[in-house]
Amino acid sequence: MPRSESTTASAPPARVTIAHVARRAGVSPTTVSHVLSGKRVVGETTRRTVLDAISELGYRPNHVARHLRTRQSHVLAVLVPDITNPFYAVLTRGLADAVDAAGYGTFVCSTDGQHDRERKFFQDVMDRGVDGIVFASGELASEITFGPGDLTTPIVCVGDHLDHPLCDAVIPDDEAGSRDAAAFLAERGYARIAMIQGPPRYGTARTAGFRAAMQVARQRVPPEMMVRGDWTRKGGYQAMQALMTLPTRPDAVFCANDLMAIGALDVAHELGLSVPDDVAIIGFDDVDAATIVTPQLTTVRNPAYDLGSAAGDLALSRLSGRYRGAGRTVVLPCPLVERGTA
Amino acid sequence: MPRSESTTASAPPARVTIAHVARRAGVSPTTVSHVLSGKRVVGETTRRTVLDAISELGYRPNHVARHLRTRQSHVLAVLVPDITNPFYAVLTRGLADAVDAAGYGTFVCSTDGQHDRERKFFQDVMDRGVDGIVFASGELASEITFGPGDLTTPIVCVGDHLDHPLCDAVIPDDEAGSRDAAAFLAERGYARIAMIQGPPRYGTARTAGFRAAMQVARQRVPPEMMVRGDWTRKGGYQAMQALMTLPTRPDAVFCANDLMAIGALDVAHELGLSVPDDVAIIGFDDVDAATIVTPQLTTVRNPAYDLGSAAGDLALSRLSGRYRGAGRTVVLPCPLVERGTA
DNA sequence: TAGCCCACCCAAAACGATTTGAGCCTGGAG
DNA sequence: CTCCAGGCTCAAATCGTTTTGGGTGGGCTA
Repeated sequence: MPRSESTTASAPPARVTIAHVARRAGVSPTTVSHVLSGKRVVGETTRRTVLDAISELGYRPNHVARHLRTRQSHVLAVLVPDITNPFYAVLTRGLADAVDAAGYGTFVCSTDGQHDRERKFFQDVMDRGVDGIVFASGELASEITFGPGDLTTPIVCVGDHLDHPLCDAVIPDDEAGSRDAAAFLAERGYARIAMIQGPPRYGTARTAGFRAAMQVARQRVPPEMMVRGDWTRKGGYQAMQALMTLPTRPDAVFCANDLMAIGALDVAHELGLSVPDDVAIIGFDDVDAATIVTPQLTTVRNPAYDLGSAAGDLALSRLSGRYRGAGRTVVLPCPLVERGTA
Repeated sequence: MPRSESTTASAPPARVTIAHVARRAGVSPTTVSHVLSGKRVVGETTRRTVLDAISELGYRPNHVARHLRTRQSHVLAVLVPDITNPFYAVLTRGLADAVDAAGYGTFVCSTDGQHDRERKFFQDVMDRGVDGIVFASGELASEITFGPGDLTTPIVCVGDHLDHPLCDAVIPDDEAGSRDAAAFLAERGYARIAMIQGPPRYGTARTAGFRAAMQVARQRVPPEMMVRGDWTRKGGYQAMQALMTLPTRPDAVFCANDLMAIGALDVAHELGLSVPDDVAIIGFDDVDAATIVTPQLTTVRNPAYDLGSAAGDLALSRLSGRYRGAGRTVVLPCPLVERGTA
């Protein structure tokens, strides 16, 4: 005889299992399982009895046991460089909101962008049996992180493709966003438009978009109008200083991210320049700080929330079996949000 | 005979289990388990053999099965109002860093501060079998959220106590932080110090700290110098306007949070007042935006990272069995960080 | 009355580990 | 030579579900 024949005395408050419910309802565990899952039809009266027993006993299904049997944890892992970075926090929230309704939870890992941590966490969440992984960490660290090709867990890469079947991707359309921003400046009549880029090899799509727009507008961009920063406010400050000491100053500056744009804004203020009359500034990302500065920063929105949300949908479509096939790529628009600096 | 007698052909890449390892090493699963856990000593030579088999087969233990048996998931849940809020993101990171080394991962839930979501997520993570819960959501929602007292999972409340055995708490010393800030202003010679408080019934400790310092400094604070905002920048703006239209203006303002302080700063700028010479401003929280505004905001740090980290330590001490006893409360200091506005 | 089909329900085998009582050797002591 | 202790190892039960292949009884048709 199995166990707990002493339903009489008060043992340590043992977890109430499906077997208890079955005993109470006078049916077999099988039947209880079936009324719970609805996978097989159960007579209405027994169904009632079972349901009653469940609520009387306060039964709660054990996810772990279920997981062991079904191999479904209903957990998605999300690997980001740093949850402390608002962009990734928002992305994570978008993901969580998207999959919550389907009963999925999210397991968050901050990798600090280090390959070894990426690998460690990747292994870890695999071992933990997550149903899918959203990989938003590392520019191209992907192939290093994953082992050989025997991958059976759906993976969604954010911000970067990854050549792997089963691996979907969602990426923001940096190029179009930048193009729109630059075109916007040109249309407004600015004639000497400069750009503060990111470090070499980074953010190339944003630069490409900028160049494309300039070409369409038939504006030549002299090399000295293309300077670089290191993504930081200070880097933007220095780059802007370089621009403003040029013999012919630019009358508009497109910055590859908001932090650098804020640095540029600092310079404008110091020089007593009026923004956007003397010089216009547009950033990229639409971080919180963009609305803190004065005037509020005109910028291009990096759709963090939507990226996370889309990643969630992609993962869900595979997990539900709704989609099975080659890796998809969805690209999301980066809309220009007009505020006070352009 | 159990299964997989066809180790010959290439089946779907079945998970390699402890049984495979055992077969390969010519021992029983028991022995493999023992070399893995070290709970019982095994002969050196067999140990070697087993270890070899493990690495040859690329065996990885199944956490789920282990969890089912041992009832330990090595996962901590953290319930926050919104992971998008940098304060909670940082707190979460502190927690994750603290427990990572011990092999614990973190499962994040954004409750939006709504009781029903709190309850839902609370149930959810309990059902998922997390080993502990860090509850950083809701000012006093606690007792509503948890069911009756039969709680066996360690809980750590952040920012609020909760009368429950097994329930630890970690709280920031708002009162001392506010006291220090106000005392700092008084020492600097400011003589008409005002305060922008939060809404009624909120942030009372910060108000108390302010009053205590004023008392020590023997400064009377007339009622019109104590105004209220709603935690937002706009609320701070309006409150500051009210203060500045007083017959005798304050020469220093302590704000119950940074956002309101930034709103106050806006007013000062509009009025052409020099900060901190004409009017000093101190905020509370030390959010990122505090270093964005000019001059940079002098404020009191709300130690988000440390709160999370401490919560992790508290949970760990119980999970490891190192501590078993009544609920503890650790209070963390909120240091004044001097910058440009005071 | 015999034969069938349905509608329901159950037994038992997984899932992949941990845990414990017991068995098998091998030496050394008596 | 017998016995016992100790060191290793194993079999079997357990954790709480899900999943199938069967049963069982009643109603309907011929």
